[in-house]
Parts: sequence; C-alpha cells; structure tokens
Amino acid sequence: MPELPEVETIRRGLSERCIERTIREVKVFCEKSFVGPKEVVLGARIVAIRRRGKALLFDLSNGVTMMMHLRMTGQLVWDSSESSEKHVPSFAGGHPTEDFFRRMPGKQTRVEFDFDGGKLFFNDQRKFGFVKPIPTKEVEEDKFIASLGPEPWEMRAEELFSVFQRRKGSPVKAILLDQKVVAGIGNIYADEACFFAGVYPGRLAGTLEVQDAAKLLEGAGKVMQASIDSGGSTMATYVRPDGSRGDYLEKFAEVFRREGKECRRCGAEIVKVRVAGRGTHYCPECQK
DNA sequence: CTAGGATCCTGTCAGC
DNA sequence: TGCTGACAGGATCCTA
Repeated sequence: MPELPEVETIRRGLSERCIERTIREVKVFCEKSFVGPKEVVLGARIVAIRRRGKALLFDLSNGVTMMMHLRMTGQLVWDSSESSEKHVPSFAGGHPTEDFFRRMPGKQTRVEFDFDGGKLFFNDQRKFGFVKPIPTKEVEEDKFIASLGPEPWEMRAEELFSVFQRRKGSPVKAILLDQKVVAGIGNIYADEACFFAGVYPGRLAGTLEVQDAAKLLEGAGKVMQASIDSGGSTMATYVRPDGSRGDYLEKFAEVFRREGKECRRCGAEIVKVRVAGRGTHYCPECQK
C-alpha cells in the first residue's frame, strides 16, 4: 500500500473533490473488498476525510464512517462526470496499472462509488485492501485503528527507545514497520529513516541508544514531510491525486530502489538485502 | 510476552 | 513459447 505520505496526498486531493457530494450508488465487484452491507452508505454525503496511519476515514452525514485501507496495491481513482474526456481520470492515487488511465471500472476495480458529479473507483490488484463502513462513534474502538501507535512526529524518542529495549532481539526495521509501535511507516520510509539515522536496518534493537531512536524519528518525520510536499513518491507506481506523478523517490530517495547505485553521501554502492522478510536497501558505509 | 515464517491475492519478471 | 520461482511501498495469524 501507499505509505503515510501517499495516503495523506490522496486524502488532500480527494477532500477537494468529494466533500459535500452524495453517494448515489455503490457497486461491489469483489465481495472481499467491501466488508459489511453497502446499503449503510447509500444516500449519505461525505462531510470530511481523515487519515490515521495508512488508513483513510470518510466521515458521512449519516453517522457512518467508511474506513479504507489500500494495503499493497490499492488505488483510488476519481472521475469527474463533468470531464469532457471521461476515460481520463481527473484524479488518481495509488498503484498504477495499464488500465489505470483507461475507462473505469477496470479489471481490478473492486468497488465503485457513484456520486452526484463524479465517480470514485477503488481498484486493488491483490485484494488485500478493503472498504469497511463503521459507526463514526466507534472508529476509535475499531481493532485496527485502536491498535495504531502515534504518528512519527508525535512520538518521543524515549518511547521508541523503550520498545527497542523490550524487543531487543528484533531488527530495528521490523519495529519501525510495526503499526502498533509507530503509525504510517512502510518499506520505503523505514529504509530512508534508517539511512538518515546511519543505522543498518537489520541491526538488533537492543544495540541502539536513545539518540538512535531520536534520529530515526527525526529521519522518518523529515523524509515523510518532504514526500508529502512533493506529492508522494513514484517509481512508476504512485501518482498524485490530480494524475501528475509524485516525484519523491526520484528526487529524494537515498537508498530505496537504488541498489547498485552510488551512495550520494559517500559514493559506496547501495546494497539490497532481506530484513524482516522485506526487500531492504542500505549503504554499507554510512549505516552500521 | 517475543520472533519468525506462512498466508491472503494477482501480476510481472528473470531464468531456464 | 512455456514453465517456475521469486518478489511485491501491508498486515494478520500461527507456531515455538
């Protein structure tokens, strides 16, 4: 799934276009992708779109909130019915595919929302993502939402350090990826935060100092903010809500997907290995 | 409680 | 061309 910056970028883009619009119809093409009865969102108006970690929360006028999680391959495509070229999405964020810019719904469209004045398509190649309506008052009690840790910039170094102490046998990257510890960090930003902090992602948490925790949080915050500012990342993967490409990776990524290339800091070759079951990129000179 | 691996699902790509 | 295995910007479940 897109990580925090991509989800935030989608949230902002969709907010500009969907708020105050009413859901007139919902088409569920994949049962697994829509949890619960679709009727509870029909006829309701979107009043706000929130984000918590990597989850989007669409607050509706009838006391229901639609939670959406894109997981690995989810994408959201907004198509304004006013558009003269209806096959061109006026707006898209998520994992692009060949039919990304073709007419929707496509092969990977799992749910379609028809609004007054536009359509929203929830596409998801691997079907890991989902839409789940829940009462707005119960959002905070949702099992996933309730278990989320703080956003990176809200976390104190001492808090993270105490997790390092408790889980001293885990690679630091596994802890950064754990949404219960910190919310919003995924594979890209975990690698980038480790580069910023000069820490090898596979290093066991028990060997880190509180200063390392501080650097990791600072790095995650800076790298994610920079990504949000540039409209999210891309690598022929994620595009901005208005269809233009986010360019975070090209411009700012120091290690992610840069294996075989020179480290911009020291010139050493960036290496790709496997840590915590995930592809992991790092500079063997800068990160210990 | 922790750590590690399998699992959900579809598609693509490298290597034979 | 076809097959096979590895892998993928996530998170959960199961096991030891």
